[in-house]
Amino acid sequence: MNGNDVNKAILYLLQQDSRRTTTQEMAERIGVSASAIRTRIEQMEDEGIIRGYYPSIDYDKAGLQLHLLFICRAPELGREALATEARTVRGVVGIREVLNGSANVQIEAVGTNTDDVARITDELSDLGLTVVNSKLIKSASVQPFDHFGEQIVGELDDQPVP
Amino acid sequence: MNGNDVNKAILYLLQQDSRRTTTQEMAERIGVSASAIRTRIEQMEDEGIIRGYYPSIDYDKAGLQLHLLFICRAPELGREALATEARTVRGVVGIREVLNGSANVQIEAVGTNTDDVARITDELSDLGLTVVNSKLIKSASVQPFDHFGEQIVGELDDQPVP
DNA sequence: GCTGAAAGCCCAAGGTT
DNA sequence: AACCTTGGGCTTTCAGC
Repeated sequence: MNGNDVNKAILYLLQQDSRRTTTQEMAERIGVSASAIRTRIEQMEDEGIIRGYYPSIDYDKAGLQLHLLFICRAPELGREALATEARTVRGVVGIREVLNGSANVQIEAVGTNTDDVARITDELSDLGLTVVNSKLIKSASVQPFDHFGEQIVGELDDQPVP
Repeated sequence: MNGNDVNKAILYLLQQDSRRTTTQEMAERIGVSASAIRTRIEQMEDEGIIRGYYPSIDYDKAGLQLHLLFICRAPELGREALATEARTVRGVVGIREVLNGSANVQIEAVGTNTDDVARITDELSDLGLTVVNSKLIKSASVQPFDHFGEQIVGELDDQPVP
């Protein structure tokens, strides 16, 4: 098993529960020491592979019943900057830059009432984004990419303890 | 400050770094004891407000250079079930059910080569989803909804220590 | 990769509104 | 009754070697 496999296995385990999975737990399941795990995690954080750790929040249950998708068009020039600025709009929870098609930016946002919707639309327009369409999201889930190191961890779990 | 405010402040702090922010740290910044924080986090987990904790991964840097958005149509009846089943397709990292419009499901997926793309398209079709369109995603970021309890934590930080 | 000091977590009992 | 705090025992992390 090479280092890359260890990294994949770490990512796999972190995706199960990034808050409570301890380095020690990972060490036991992957078959290296806990400090090795720590070092590798730091490396991946430094390289930008791991960008941070977030709770997955059910916005509806948290009192933000309005979940919206704004389909937008941004000028080719400066699109990237726009996407970055859109992050600062209160309520925005996701941004995707799409390559082909004229609707090249998708903004996902949450709010409590129609005033929020109006405000977000206005602020996006002010930034220079043309809101082509907006849709209500019924449910959304971020699915961890569990297949990263599944087989690696799996194999190890199947091995008898020496 | 009521309990709901404490919860919002907790969510705010968890969104900064859900892996390393300790209950004690939160306790100090919010102004209650660490065990109170723990209890409230457990409550929110039980109620489903907090669904889990995930690392944000830069798929490109992690070696998954293909990031795709599949715009799909699902029959009204059984759409929810389809969305759930789509989670099991290898490479799928996000699912959104959209309310209005005929393209009522968006699937976000990652892969390494065109074979992956073909496979994912096939598997989605097999499930009963009609892939209306697919787009390349240039960049995507999940933006924590930082405005949850920002002002609450902020106010407290400004207060002089008694 | 290991080890000791420091910090965090959990639990149970007790206090306050 | 619900909620919070305190204190003790155990586990985890971190930094230097």
